[in-house]
Amino acid sequence: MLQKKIIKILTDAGYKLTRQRRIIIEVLLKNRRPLTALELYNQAKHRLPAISHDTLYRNLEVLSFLKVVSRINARGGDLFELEKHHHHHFTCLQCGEVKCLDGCPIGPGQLAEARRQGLEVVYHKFELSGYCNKCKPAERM
Amino acid sequence: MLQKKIIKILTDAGYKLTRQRRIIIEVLLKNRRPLTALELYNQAKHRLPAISHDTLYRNLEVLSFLKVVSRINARGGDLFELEKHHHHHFTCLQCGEVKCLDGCPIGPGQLAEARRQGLEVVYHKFELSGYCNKCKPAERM
DNA sequence: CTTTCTGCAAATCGTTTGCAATCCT
DNA sequence: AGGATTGCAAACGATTTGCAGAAAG
Repeated sequence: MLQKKIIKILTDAGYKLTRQRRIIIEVLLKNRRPLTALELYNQAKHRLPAISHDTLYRNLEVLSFLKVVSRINARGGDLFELEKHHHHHFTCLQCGEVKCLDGCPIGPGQLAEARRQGLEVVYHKFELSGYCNKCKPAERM
Repeated sequence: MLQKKIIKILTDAGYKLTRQRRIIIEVLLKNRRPLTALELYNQAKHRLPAISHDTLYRNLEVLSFLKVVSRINARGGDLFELEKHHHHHFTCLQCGEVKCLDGCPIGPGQLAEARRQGLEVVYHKFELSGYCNKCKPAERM
């Protein structure tokens, strides 16, 4: 998703385009991987020292609501990233690193049970965990 | 998973069987759906008024570590449930209700991309969201 | 101008910690 | 007995809130 498109989504929804919003979007665009709120904050602060945590959180909320940003619930704080292409993540149980997985292996077959229960699925998240290349040979437990 | 089996796992791992642990396990057994720590606390407190939050959290940690309990990272607090049969969940975006889905539609095909990246997958979570039967006809947004 | 948005500071929520007392085995 | 486990109280980190002033349309 390009910056222009994101800004259009924002303004079309009646939100104003503030300096801090522009910077938050730029930071998200530059980092195409899931980041913690703190990481985003630090990068944004670098560009606009006066920015505050609450502004960041408020805007991540707005951007999540508009489906521009996807929020990944994780232990120790949620992660945020631009909803560019739909994809999923792998978290290493040892070192905690989060890797993006290309593509989405979820098709109608995987949604059959929910449909059977009469549920209307509008979104799904598929999160893998295990051991990354680095941590695979290490001791476990 | 039966109570006996759970207790065996616990003691085999060198943990002691305390009153609070027994009660936490009983509460988990009675509620075969994901609960917040607070819900678990309230139910456990009903049986043992002196039980404390920290004891509950510490034991949920132990039980998660032993894979007896699965912990679901969620907005507003993690959810916990007995790892009975492996399955997944659906969350209604409108009313917040969490429903369990029978079975698991994830097979080797869905793990191919992670494997290709050399990742060793030991666990996965598949979370659906959308609108439940009750909320389907309602206004959205 | 009017409404939305920001920064501040303080509050809140879920969860964790240090410690002395208490409980299992 | 002796380490594991508890309850307490206090600390913690992530996130949210109320509010008055600042900025966008």
